[in-house]
Amino acid sequence: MSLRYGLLGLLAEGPASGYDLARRFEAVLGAVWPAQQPKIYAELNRLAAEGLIEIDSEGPRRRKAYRITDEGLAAVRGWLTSGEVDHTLRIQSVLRSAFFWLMEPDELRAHLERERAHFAREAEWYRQYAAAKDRGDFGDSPQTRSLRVAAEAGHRLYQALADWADWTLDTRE
Amino acid sequence: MSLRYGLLGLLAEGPASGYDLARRFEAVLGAVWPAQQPKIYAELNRLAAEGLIEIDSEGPRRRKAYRITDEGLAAVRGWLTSGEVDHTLRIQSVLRSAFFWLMEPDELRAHLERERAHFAREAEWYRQYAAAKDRGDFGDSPQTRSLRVAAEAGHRLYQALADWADWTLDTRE
DNA sequence: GAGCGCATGTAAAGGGTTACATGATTCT
DNA sequence: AGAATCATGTAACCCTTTACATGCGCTC
Repeated sequence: MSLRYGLLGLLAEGPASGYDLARRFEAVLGAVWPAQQPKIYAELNRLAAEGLIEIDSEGPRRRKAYRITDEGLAAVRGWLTSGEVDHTLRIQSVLRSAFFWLMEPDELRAHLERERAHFAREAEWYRQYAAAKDRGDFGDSPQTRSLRVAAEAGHRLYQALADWADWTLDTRE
Repeated sequence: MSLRYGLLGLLAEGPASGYDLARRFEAVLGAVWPAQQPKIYAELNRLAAEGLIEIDSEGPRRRKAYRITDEGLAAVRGWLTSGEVDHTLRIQSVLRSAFFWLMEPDELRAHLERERAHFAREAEWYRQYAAAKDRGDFGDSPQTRSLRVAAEAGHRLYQALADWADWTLDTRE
């Protein structure tokens, strides 16, 4: 159900096509909420059928840009305020860690080093993004301020995971 | 595919029934990898059909305890070492944050305070678990040492999320 | 006119959740 | 005797991913 509101939320910033939304989802939210194109197109059709969005304009190559309706805006707002937050996490790296005892020490060290490098790279990406925002590179709209908050989460989460990998390497001396 | 290896990993510690595994999954890994009973029973049947596990004993109330086979052990090990790590995250709380600009300031503050409290509670749970392990409450097997590592991840992740909520509250003065 | 990127989808399969069903055993 | 807990599952649904199909428009 979250993709639905993610799309409505992005459309609240202004009209966009499925293709636009797919790329923005990937770029901005891909790390915390993956969304494939087929799912997006299907969901847009459902949202249009329910009147939460409507066609704003049609362009070349069958392009359809959607606009959010008042009903749609009310729906996202309702989700944000009254909706239950789903706190489910699903992190394969952590699941794996419960079974580290099955790995050879050498393989484990190599694995942890790859993991640390990956998480550090992601953390750095979000740090850069946050720094660019703080420099004013993206202007200062309410929307970009919210993305700054999301980027802070990305930075902190990946940094925590990188530090965790490091800590784990250290504790196996 | 991860549930499969999670079950094999737990069975590598010793025989257990579906019911046992469901509770252990919930207790130990529930926060980083949720698993419902129906899925577990279905997967166990599939694993048994493929010869990765076999029935160890049958008990009262149709209870079937499974034992991992050599093939099964090789399968988990293969997954741990040669398997690709899926780094997908899916965190609704962070997704929501991209749309904070759609919320009323009062509602947002209330929301963030609930979130912070929730994350802090989880972080504390993992901190306690880690402390108990470090005191030696769970002995010192390789298995419990790995769980200690997983708990450290839980602690760090939830702490990062709690700090993030706090930071967000602060930055909106 | 060849190739790339834009743009929208369909089909099929996989993975996961929820609700419900069923019965046995133990506890009070 | 009644309630709680143990124990396993089925059915239906929902969500997500992967692979594939199709065609338009722009650029070299």
